[in-house]
Order: sequence, then structure tokens, then C-alpha cells
Amino acid sequence: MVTIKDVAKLAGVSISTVSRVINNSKPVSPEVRKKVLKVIEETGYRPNDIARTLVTKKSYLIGVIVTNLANSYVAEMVRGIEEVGKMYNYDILLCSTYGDKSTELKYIQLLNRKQVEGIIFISDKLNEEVKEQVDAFKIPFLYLSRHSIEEKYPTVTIDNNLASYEMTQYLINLGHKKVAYLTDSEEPTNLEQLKINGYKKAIEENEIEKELIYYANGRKNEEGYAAAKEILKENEDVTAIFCSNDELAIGVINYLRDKDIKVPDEISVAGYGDLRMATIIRPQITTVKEPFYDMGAVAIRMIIKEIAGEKVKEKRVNLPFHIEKRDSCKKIK
Amino acid sequence: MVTIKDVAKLAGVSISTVSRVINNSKPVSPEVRKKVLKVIEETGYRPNDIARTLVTKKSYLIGVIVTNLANSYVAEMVRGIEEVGKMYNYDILLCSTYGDKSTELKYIQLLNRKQVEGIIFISDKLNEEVKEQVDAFKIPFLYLSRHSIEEKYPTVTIDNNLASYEMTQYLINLGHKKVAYLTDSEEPTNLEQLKINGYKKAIEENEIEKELIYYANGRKNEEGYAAAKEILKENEDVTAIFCSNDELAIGVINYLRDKDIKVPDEISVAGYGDLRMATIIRPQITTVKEPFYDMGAVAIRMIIKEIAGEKVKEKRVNLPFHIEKRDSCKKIK
DNA sequence: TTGAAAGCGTTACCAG
DNA sequence: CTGGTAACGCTTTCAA
Repeated sequence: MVTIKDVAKLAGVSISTVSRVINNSKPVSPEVRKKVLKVIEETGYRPNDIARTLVTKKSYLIGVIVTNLANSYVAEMVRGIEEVGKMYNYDILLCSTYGDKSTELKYIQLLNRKQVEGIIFISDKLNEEVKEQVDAFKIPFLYLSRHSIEEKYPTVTIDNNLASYEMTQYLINLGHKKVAYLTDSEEPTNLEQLKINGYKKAIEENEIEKELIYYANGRKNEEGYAAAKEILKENEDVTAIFCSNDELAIGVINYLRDKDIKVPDEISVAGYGDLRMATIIRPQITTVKEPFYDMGAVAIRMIIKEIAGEKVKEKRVNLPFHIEKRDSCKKIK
Repeated sequence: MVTIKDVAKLAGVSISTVSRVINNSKPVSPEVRKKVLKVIEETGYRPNDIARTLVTKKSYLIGVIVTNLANSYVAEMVRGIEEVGKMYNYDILLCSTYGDKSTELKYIQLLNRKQVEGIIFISDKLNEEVKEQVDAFKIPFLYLSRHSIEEKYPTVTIDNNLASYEMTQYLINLGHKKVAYLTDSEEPTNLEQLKINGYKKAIEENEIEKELIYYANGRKNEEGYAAAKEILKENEDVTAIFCSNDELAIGVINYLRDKDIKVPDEISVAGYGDLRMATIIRPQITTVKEPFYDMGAVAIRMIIKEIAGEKVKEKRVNLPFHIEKRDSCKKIK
């Protein structure tokens, strides 16, 4: 590999001068600059960022720890992070933990050693030990999650309470009187609780006789399928089911389809998230659009700002959401 | 940040000794080792991998260049790459190009400067300029693609010709006499041509009167939808449509559904790829399972071997595929 | 078993 | 505007 030294020698100048031309850090006479550039061109010299980092202390690396890239919303966030990171010359080091705590801890250490300048952590929950590690490793840290809220660290989300409220409202405006809400677990996360509250608020405001809250045993479509069965058994006359995420909604729709119950003619089903699948499946799902890509994009902007020393005043950023009205919900006849 | 120097001073030993204990590279007396370890523990010292890389020339970094992480199969490959990479202490630096050539070139340069030890390139095609860049930058390079074949570089795929042949055979064995093949473009890639050939071979061997090859204008479900319309218009009596990828198949199924043609009762539809969606949608899609995760896993193993200096004898690795028999295809009555 | 010192490829400061 | 040199944090001879 050709180094700055080689270039200096070939160009007959000092390494300081070469450094100046590649960094444009100090004035260099036009002739010298040209000569140096020519040598660089000929030799194909490329500065070694590792050496540079060692002296400047800037690695231009951000660690991104995710649970699982197989979740399309995670991939979307990473896409946003990576794409805008690159705009600021930052690269990302990707680590998947599959939710394992010791792996999370291990990767934080790893990123520490690799000298990343910040960490974005995407996961459903934030373990106490992880927090400790992260605090000890004094670099900007940002937490991204669809499912839980963490006051301690900067984050970017949507107003989930409002989104849930608005979707419920939308369903009610469509004429539905029996609107069920299907959440993903009997022990809702703090964020899920917000959504439940949004639903309840709409139900109360419209003086719908009672709220119908059901609990699935997870967030996958299989669990949505099983939950739908449950709901229908107990409430033959529900006309709308609002699911706390799209996969659950797909499961519900699949169940109804197997039982020959037409969606949306007989029952409307709404989702949450707006995964790609929501538009591919038929009927296309009416859902709350969470701007995952943008969440990643904004997140990295925040962390880069923080790295740059700018005081970020808002730790908690709320992005706009949207009720995507598609085919799985319709006016009651 | 605490450095090796600090540890040495606090422990009252030389930095050489500290280096020896953290690397277990040379014998160190038990007492000294213990003392050093204690200081490390107390100070929370973590070796700086950047400095280490500078001297050892080993960055333990692999660059992964992808077109778009939003394609779930790409995310799967990346998952495989990352997970087994970690087993060998390698980290990945992720770059998305969105298919832009100049971006690809830029990222190769970037990875060069960041001192990655190898590059895995996931994309539909490999540009000549990219090849040049990559050759100039003399590190192991591996190409992963669902859609094209590149003899020059190591890769890992499945036997696409055989897979296509077997799926067609399966359809014929189900009793179908009019089996159409839907490819994604009028100008098939070399890999797609292999699949077309596999289809043709099965048609010929079974003395089916004629092959029915249709061309979609892309690989998305919308294009599958449009193509299905075309197929039905020209061939009312097809009973099976084998699509060159799952998204196309979903489009076809959606079209048939809108036209009230029952899948699989009236027409069987097969896919290729086995994306997650293939099992989520109803009917679940009969498809060729391409082991994307494993392709990534094997790819990084190969590249790490090459980095280690082991001569990889097989440049082209074929992984097993599988015909996933699900609900979208059935015996003809 | 230990320490001193050179060196990895840069940047940044200080002279000139 | 240019060159010399220390320093970044570490590994790796070489001697002791």
C-alpha cells in the first residue's frame, strides 16, 4: 500500500505538504499542489482513515445495534440511519442482538473498542445493565423503539396516543359501534398502554357502550389469527377490529378469510405501522403509518448534532403520522 | 479515555507487559498478570482497536455494499453475513447504493480508506467500472446476486436451472398441461435465462405441446398483476403460472382474486425465492426456497477464509434449494 | 519474564 | 507557504 510518505517522496515535498493538499487544511502553492495531486493520481494513493482517526479522534463511525434486521421496520430505520449518516460522512457498524442481553452488552463493548462516536439502539426494550454500560461509555446514545418508551435517552417516535385515538375515531365515524382493540400482550408496554388509552378515549368520547380490548400472545400474524378466533367467539357482532400492529391485522384478516367472513364488508380491520406487506396483501390494510425510515433519518441527525457538540434541546422528537385509509375498513351499512 | 499507558503506570509495569496480558501473547508471571488485570478492572480500560489495527493491519472489518436493504432478501443475506462474521470477530460496515453506479464507486473507495479486509457486494448487476475499482483495491471480493451471474468473482447461489426445472416438473406432475412461465423482463439476465431453460427443459421432456413464456415489466407485484391480465387474455386455459419471483406471484394472485378466479382451484400459481410474504399471504405460496440467510453466511465464511490466506478452491458455491409445497398450487381435477 | 524503543500512517504544531 | 517532528495508542522486535 502506498502511504503519504511515498507520495511525499515521489513529489519531492514533505509529508506535511501532502497532508495539506489532501485535507485542504492550509494554503499550498498551485504548482506544488498540482505536483502532489499528480503523484496521488499516478500511485492511486488513498489516505488511511485508521491512522487519521488515531490522531484526530474522529472515527466517523456510528454503531447501530438492532434486535433483528428481519423485521422490515428495523431495516427501514437502518436505511434511514445509513442514508443520512452518509450525507455527514458517517458510516455505520451494524450489530444484531436477537434480543439477547449478553449479546447487547458484548456489542456495546465492541463498539466502544472500535471507537464509534455514537450508538443508536433499536429494540423493544432497554435493559438496566445495558443502560449502565452505555452510561459508562460516555458517547451519545439514542434509543429507537416501536414498543416502549424510555425517558432517559433521546428518541424519535410519533404521538402514539393520538394516532390510536384518531384511528379509533375514524372507525367510529365510519359507523362502527362495536370496535375492538387487539393489543399484543396481556402486559402492555408503556407505549402500548398509550395506544390503548387513545382507543379508550375515542370510545368514551363517542359514548360507545363499552370498550373491547383483546390480548394476543405476541405480535405475529399467527397470533393475530388465534386472537381473531377468540374475539369472534366472544363477540359475534364486532364490526371493526383495530390491531396494534399490521402483522396482527394480517393474521386477523387471514382468519376471517378462512371463516368466509368478508373484509371489509362484514368486518373492518385496521392495522398499525404500515409495513410493506400492508399494501401487498388484499385487501390492502388501513393502518397508521409510522415513518420508520424518517425515524432513522432524524435519529442519526440528532446524534450527529450531539457529537458535534450542539446541544440538542428536544430529547424526544415526535414525527407526524398518518392514517392510511385503504381497503380493509369501510362504512358500515 | 484511559490508555494502555495509564494502565501500565498504575500497575507499575511497562506497556509491553500490559499488552501481553490483554493479548495473552507472551508469558507473564501470575502476580503481574493479576495486578494488571486489577488495574484494568478498576479503570475500565478497553483497548483501542483503531490503534491496534494501525500496527497489526487487521481491521476485522468487512464492507457490505447492498442495493437496498428494503428488499427482504437483501436484509436476510446481510443477517447471515453479520451473524457469522461476528463469530469470527468480524464487523460489518454497511453501505446502500440504491443501484447508483457512482455511489457504488464512491463506497468502494470509502471502504478502501476505512481499511476493510474484504467486500461483499450484493446487487443485481456488476458494472465494469466497479470491477476495475475493486480489482485495483486488492482485497477479497465476493459477489452475491439473485439475478445475475458473474464468473469472475466468488459467489454463492443455488442451482437455478435445476430449481426451475424441478418446480415446472412438480407442476406438470400435478396434472397441469398449460404451464406458463412469467419472467421479469423481456431481456432476461443470464441467471434468469438459466431458469427459463430449466422451465423449457421440463416442458420438452414431458412433451407438453408448447411453452408459454411471458414477460413482466419488472419484479414487483404491480407488474405481476399487469402480466397476469396479459396472460389470461391470451391464454384462457392456462392452469398454472410459475413466476420468476414471489412478488410477481403475489401480483398474479391478486389479479386472479380480483377477477374471482380461485387460486389454486382454478389456477395454480408458483413463486420463486420464498420471501417472508410467501407464507403470510393467503393462499400461502408454493415456491422455490432460496436460502438467503445461508447464502450470506456461507459468503462471509468464504471471504474470511480468503482473508486468512487459505486458498478457496471453489469460487462458485451452490447451496441446496427446496421446493416449498404450499397452498397456491394443487392437483388439477 | 520483563522493559525499551521502533514503528504503524496520519495530523498538527512550531519554526522558518 | 513549507518542512520537521511530536504525538495518537498500540504491537512487536530486541536485549536484558
